[in-house]
Amino acid sequence: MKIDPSSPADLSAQIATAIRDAIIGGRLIVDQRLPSEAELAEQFEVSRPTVREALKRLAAQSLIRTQRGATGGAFVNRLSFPDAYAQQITTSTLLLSMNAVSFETACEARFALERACAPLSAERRTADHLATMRAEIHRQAQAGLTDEAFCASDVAFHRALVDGAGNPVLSYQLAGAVEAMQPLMNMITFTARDRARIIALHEGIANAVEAQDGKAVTAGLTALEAETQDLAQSVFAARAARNAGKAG
Amino acid sequence: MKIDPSSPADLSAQIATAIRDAIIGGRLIVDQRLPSEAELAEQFEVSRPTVREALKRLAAQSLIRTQRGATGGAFVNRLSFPDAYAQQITTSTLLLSMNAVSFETACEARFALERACAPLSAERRTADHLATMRAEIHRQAQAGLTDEAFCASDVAFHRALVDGAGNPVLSYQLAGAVEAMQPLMNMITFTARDRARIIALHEGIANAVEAQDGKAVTAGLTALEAETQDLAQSVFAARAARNAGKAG
DNA sequence: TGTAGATTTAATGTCAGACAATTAAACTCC
DNA sequence: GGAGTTTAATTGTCTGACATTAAATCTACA
Repeated sequence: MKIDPSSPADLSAQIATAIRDAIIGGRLIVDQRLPSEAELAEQFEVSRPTVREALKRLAAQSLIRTQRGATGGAFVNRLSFPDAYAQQITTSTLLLSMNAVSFETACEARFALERACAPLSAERRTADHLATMRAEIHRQAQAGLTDEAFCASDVAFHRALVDGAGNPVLSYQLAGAVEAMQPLMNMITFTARDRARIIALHEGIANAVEAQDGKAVTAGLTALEAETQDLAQSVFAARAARNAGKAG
Repeated sequence: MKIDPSSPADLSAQIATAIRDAIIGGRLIVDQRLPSEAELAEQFEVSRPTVREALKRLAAQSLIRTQRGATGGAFVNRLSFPDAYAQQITTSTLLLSMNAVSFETACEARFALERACAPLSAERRTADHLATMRAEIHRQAQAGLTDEAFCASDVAFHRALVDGAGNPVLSYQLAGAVEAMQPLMNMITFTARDRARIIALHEGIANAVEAQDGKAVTAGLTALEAETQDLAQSVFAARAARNAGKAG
C-alpha cells in the first residue's frame, strides 16, 4: 500500500482509500487488526494525526472499529445489517431532502420496490409478521394519534410486510426506500377520513397477506399508492392555493 | 450544539454526530459554510485536531466538502446522485461479501427489485435506453470476451433497463442491488452455451421493452432469474464435488 | 498453590503550538 | 484602470507531549 505525496488530494484521504481498497479487495479480512497508528504513520511516511484522520474516515463508514488499551487498535469491522440499514436510511433521506425530489417520484419508487416484495412476503410471512401488521393497523385507528405517530406506524406496517419476504438483502434495500419517505409523509396532514381510507387499504393488504394471495397484496399496494398520491396532491394543491391567496 | 465531555464516546464522534444532526435537521443548509476549525474548536471546547477528526468523518460521508484558502472552510455538501450511488454500491458490496449471504438470496433480491422497474421501464424507456441494451447484447456475443467483461456488460444492460423507468430514486436504489451482485457473478465461469442462453434471454427482454410490453419484460426477468440460479447452482455443485474429490 | 490486587505496558484519545500550502481579497504601482 | 504584489485567513501537516484505557504480568498473601 503506497500513497503519492505529490497528489493534490489530502494525504489522509489517500490513506483511507488505500486501506478501504484493501478491505474491499479482501487483502484485509474481517476482525484483522491493522498496524498501530504509529506503525501506519511510519509505513505511509506521514504523521500520526494524518493517519488518525484517515482512520476516522473509515470509522465513519463502519469499515473499522477501534479499541483502546494494551491489545487495542483498529480492526476491520464486519458491516452488520443494522449498520448497513442505518447508512442506507441516512443516505436516502439526505438524497431526497437535498435534491428537490418530488413527492410523486419518491412515492412511485417506494411503492414499486415494495410491490417487488409482495409475492415473496405473501408466500413466506410468519404469524409474527402478520401480528405486527395487525397491531400497527390497530394503532393507526386510535383516536388522538398525531400525524407523526401515524406515519411512524405506517412505516412499521410496511417494514413488517417487507420483512415477511424473509430475504434480509431485500429488507436492507427497502429500508432506505420506506424510511426515507417518512419526512415527506410528515409534511402531510391526515384528516380522519384520510386515515380511515388508508387503514381500510392496510386491512385489505393484511388480509391478502394472511390469505397468502400475492396478487391481491400487489393490487392492494397499487391502490394504496394511488390513494397516497391523490392525498398528497390535494394537500399540496390546497397549500399552494392558500399561499397564492396570501400573496394576492 | 453541545457535547458531553464525560461521555464514553470519542469527542470527535460526538461532534460529528452533532453537526450531522444539524444537517439532517435542516439547521445547516446546503452550501452553508461551517465555522472555521479554530472557531469550532473554541465552541466545542476541544482542540483543533479533534475538530478535524470530526470533520473528516463527515467528509467521508459526503456530508461536507472543504476548501483551502482565504475564503475556504467546510461547506455543507449537496449529496449528489452519483455520490449516493457510490456509497450505496460500496455498502451493498461489503454487506454481501462480509455476511455470508448466499448467492440465492442476493440473486432473488436483485431480480425482485428489478422486476419492480419493468412496467415503468417498458412504458417510458427512450430510444437511448433501448440502444444501450442492444449494444450491450452485441458486446456479450463477441468471442474472446472474458467472464469479467461479460459480467460488466450484463450490469450495464440491466442498468439501462432500470434507468429506462425514468425515476432517479429507483435507479439509485437499484444501483446497489445490481452492482453488488457483480463480485458474486464473477465467481461463475460462463461456458459458451451459458452465454448463448443468457444472451437469448436478454434479447427477449429487449424485444419486450421495445414493444413496451411490461408483462413480457417481467416474465423475461423471471426466466433470467431462473436461468441464473440454475447456472450458479450447477457451478457451485461442480466446484464442491471437485473439492470433495481432492479431500477424499 | 491459587487468587486478588498492584504494576507495567501498549495502544488510542486529546492537547498545544508551530509551520506549510493555498486562495481570495486588498493593495500598490505604473 | 489594470497588472502584479502583498496580505490575511484557512486548511493541511508535523512534532512532541500527556491522559486514558485495558490487557497482561507480576507480587503478595492466604
